[in-house]
Amino acid sequence: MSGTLTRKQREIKEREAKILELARGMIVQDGYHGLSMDRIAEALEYSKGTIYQHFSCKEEILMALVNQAMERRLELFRRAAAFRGRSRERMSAIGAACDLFFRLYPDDVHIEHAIRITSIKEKASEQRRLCLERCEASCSELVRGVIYDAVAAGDLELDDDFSVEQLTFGLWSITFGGHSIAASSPSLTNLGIPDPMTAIRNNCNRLLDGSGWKPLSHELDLDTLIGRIQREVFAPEVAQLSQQGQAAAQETGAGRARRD
Amino acid sequence: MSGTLTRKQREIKEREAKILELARGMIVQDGYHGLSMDRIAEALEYSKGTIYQHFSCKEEILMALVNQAMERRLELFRRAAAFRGRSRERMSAIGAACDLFFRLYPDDVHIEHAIRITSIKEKASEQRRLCLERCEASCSELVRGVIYDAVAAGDLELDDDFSVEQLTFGLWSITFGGHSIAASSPSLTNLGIPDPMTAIRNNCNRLLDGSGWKPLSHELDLDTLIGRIQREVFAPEVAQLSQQGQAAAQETGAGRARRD
DNA sequence: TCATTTTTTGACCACTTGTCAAAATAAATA
DNA sequence: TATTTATTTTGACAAGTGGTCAAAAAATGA
Repeated sequence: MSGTLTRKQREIKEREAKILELARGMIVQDGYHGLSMDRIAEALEYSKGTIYQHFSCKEEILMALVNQAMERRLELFRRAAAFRGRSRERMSAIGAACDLFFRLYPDDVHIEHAIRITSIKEKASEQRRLCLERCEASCSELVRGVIYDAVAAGDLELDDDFSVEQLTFGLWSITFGGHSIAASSPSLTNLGIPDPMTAIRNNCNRLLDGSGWKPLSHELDLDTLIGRIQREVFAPEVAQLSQQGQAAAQETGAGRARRD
Repeated sequence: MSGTLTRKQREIKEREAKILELARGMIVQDGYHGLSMDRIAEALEYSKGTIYQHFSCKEEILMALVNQAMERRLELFRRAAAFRGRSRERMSAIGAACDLFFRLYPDDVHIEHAIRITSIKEKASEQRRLCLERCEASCSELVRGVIYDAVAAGDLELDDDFSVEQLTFGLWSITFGGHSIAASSPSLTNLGIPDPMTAIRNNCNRLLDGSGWKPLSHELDLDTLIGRIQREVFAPEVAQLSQQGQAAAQETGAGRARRD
């Protein structure tokens, strides 16, 4: 008996991970309908009953996945908020975290979006629902914290009509809405948005400018700032990303051959 | 034979309307899963085959509904864009149209959002997909038009990094994302957003301010402007809304009794 | 070795979307 | 009007969901 878990318990945990892994793929490939308990059981060579011993319904699986996703996001946000710099630079760091999260875990973003339409939360257990709400609250709490600091430092003034919470909500709306539209409107290029990510970043910065958050974006060298953040806060993630990029380039043959 | 349609053809058209009406209710009540072909057939006392003669699949019904919705929205946008005033005031009119659309047809907004997650577009017919894309393009074209006019009039300057299209996308993201989050996060009040509509409006205005669109929002009396727009452009809709409000108030007993 | 507990199974239920030959109805023609 | 032709409607049927639960299998303890 190694560790605190019995062999059986470890087996069960491993199986649960396998279920989630498989389910993630299914959802990402064919959306919510692609997720089938029957097919999970078949693929894992267990009976359906066993799968239902792990998750009492489809929705529970989705909630488990979204909780994983939000915890990953939260971790990136935490590190971003801890970036040492002026308040607006720290907010840029959170923006960079969003960017990175999307590029590192596109599937997670997909799942975060999927949870919102179908009436999943109602069917899922209280426990999982609360976990999700806590994650959500933590994320927005981090953003709010940075905005509060900006106000405290005198970099930002907000009146009664426009609260810290409203600005938080605005940034959230732009990023969430932007990604959601981009994912579901493939014809965005025709509409003049070839690169939604840049558009989202620009819009966030204009919103912050419009709120009077100093230094304004034209007073900052945003590109070098993002570079610094990537080096100082997200070095491992950026490395991972560039590795993936290289691998993908080699696979598709898009990268230049070495021996020419 | 009255008109250009035979009796049979009129019957069919009426039935189609009934199907859509029923389907709308189902979707709004229980989400995408609430929509059941079996139950439609049962409720309308037709066989399933007859329903399938109108719509070859579930997704076609949803697409038909979303097309209805977007045409209604487009109509409001058209009238808003035709508002006589400075460019920024016209943009406020479109904002008011969004507001009104949401309050008049909350079900339509729900359906507009539902279409985006599940892989519906792929299953629907080319025809309906194109119709949707055209509606979408028309809406964003109207917004773009107002922004172009602003640039032409010298009220707004955009550099190479931030295009007219990006700003359009930004407003779209805020409104779509905001409503989407509000609809799926009932705990928003706990997060400090008791009134998402106002938050969305404020964020849109801050974004426009941040883009430098003159006159800036603090140079305008937005409340009286909105009042004017409601009177001059959307009088019938506002009347309808206040009627509905009164009826609802009487029904719940919230309105004061007449004879006291 | 045998008894008890835990885990796993898969037949089963109620429900879904979607199909299609056959029945019912309407329209056209003699 | 009587008969043939075209159209519309039907509901049994197939294939697939999510979810349940008594019974079988495996693991555990005495």
